Amino acid sequence: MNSYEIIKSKLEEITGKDVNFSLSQPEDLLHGDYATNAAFIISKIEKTTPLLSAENLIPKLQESLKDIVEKIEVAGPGFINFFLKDEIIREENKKSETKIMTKYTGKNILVEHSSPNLFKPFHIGHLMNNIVGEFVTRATKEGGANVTTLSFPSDISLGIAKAVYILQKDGGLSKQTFNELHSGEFTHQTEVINYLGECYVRGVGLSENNPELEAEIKDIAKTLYTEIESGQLNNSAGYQLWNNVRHVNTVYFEYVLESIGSKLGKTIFESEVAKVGKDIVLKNTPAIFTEGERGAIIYIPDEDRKDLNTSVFINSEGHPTYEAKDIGLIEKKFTEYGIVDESLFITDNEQVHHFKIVLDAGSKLGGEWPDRIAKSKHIPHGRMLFKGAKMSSRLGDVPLALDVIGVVEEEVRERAGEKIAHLTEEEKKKLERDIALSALRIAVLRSKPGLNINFDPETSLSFEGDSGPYLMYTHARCSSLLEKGIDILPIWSNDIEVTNLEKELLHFERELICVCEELAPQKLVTYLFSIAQLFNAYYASTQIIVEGDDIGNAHRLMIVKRTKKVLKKGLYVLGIEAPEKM
RNA sequence: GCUUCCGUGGUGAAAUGGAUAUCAUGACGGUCUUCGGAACCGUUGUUCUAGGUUCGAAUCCUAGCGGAAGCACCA
Repeated sequence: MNSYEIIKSKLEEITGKDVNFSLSQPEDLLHGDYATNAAFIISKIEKTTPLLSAENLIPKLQESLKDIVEKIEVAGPGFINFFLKDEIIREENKKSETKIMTKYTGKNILVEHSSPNLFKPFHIGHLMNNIVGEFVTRATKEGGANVTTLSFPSDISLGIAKAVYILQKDGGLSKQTFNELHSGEFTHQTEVINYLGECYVRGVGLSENNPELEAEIKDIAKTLYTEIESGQLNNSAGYQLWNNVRHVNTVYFEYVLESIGSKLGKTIFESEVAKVGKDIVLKNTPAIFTEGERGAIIYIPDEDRKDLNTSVFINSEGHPTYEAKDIGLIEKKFTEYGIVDESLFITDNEQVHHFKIVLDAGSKLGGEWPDRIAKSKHIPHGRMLFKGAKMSSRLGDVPLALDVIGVVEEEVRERAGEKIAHLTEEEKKKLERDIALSALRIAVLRSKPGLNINFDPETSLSFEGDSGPYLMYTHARCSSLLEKGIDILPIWSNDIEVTNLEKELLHFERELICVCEELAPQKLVTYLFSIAQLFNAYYASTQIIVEGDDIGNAHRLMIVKRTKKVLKKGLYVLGIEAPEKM
């Protein structure tokens, strides 16, 4: 048991089970290492004042905690502050190696994120999604879960049929181009990807008041759905084109993921679940779904669910919409991935409404469905909005992920200049990429997921103060010190006064548990900044390695070592590389 | 119109109902013959409005104002 658990259990013992107090780390170190509000709650039950209750508690607490606590004080309106003994703080920093236990420990978790549209380039929204998704993946893994990651690429829809139509009209891409792309020669890659994206946009913009055109597009959609659903591919021209584009973009998608340091385990294509979803909906019509206008199959939520609205699951053409496909996706997730304890899926917050409807409809399907829905959890993230002139002028309306990273890399290059001149070209490139990604990741993960974030490169992307590079730099600084003291064996000494840095380091494991369970990256970011700040302040005021001071050197290097470890682990969970040098 | 989410210094953010609301940036002023200045120290400045609940409210409730998103055959 660590000090937190000991204090907590003693408090429970003394106050009784029905007192639901909190025990937390005070914001100000002057208020001790832990603080509790127990006196407020007791005073309410006993009808006295918080101060009196607190003073009653203190002698009992002092007696039972005398081994670990230096002093216990009443403060402010009735808080009880605990100040740990120096040797206890040190002892806990020393043995803080163990793996953390969380509610995810031993659980099988599915994490779905970074789902691309296979007919559109990977843009800024996908990047944002990947940053959050990668965090959720690493946080649940860190929390002890057995995590399967997967993406759910969109590859079949009316919009895609429109894109295919445009492509056909343009004469498609030459066979040679596809062959080159298949064989991994990416000379035309950007061009081709941009062209395909352009086709999609042109398709969406097609005139709606042209019945002939509409019929033609519906026909393409029908052919695609039919060939895919039946599994009997006639290999129509449309299908071949569709399949080629799909393949090219899949390769591109994997390439982008790799370049941002992410990887996904499995893929479920939208086209794979279309029929599954459709069949489930049809099987439950008219019990749960009903027939709407023009023969569409719709879902009408209960009257008291004012936040939901009627929506179409199968359209009048007989094709499943996104809603039905998501039902199919849930079916697949829970039948093909063994035992699933929780299924997390990460999307843009525009889809909050959509998933509420899908989950509500799903919960009524009977059998295993209510259980599946209870285990399904939608994690929405916000949008990245641009403010600065710099980004919008260079990137246009919907910036591509790689272009955004490119712009940030340029900033890094400008900034880094001669500092990294000694590195080889390859090392430089990797470092520039890592620094750029760290800046972007911190810009996203410092806020609560779900809110839109304003992305102004002039400020959000600063490389000073609260920023990714600042954390990386601090880590590199630790490495460099340990390198300098390579001949010294770091070891704790009890004769040196405990620093504020050590007091803060003490809370890392508890903080990490909280971050993993609540999937709250902003808490980890805030914590890491406080560690980096305390460390840099310590570094500025204290010489770490002093000629002739063996015990002091060993002790101070131990503090450096622990700091480095905390930074490295924290950065890892956020998806950021911690370099030895930068 | 209905529904949902949001409103914190000039800017971007943090804060299980808890103490004097935290951090960065900006601006201004400092630190350096020291192990990495992408650093450190100081000054400046904040909870949309009006009620309510509470020992205690940025947080919960009500009303208003402001912003964003969603609302039947797109994903």
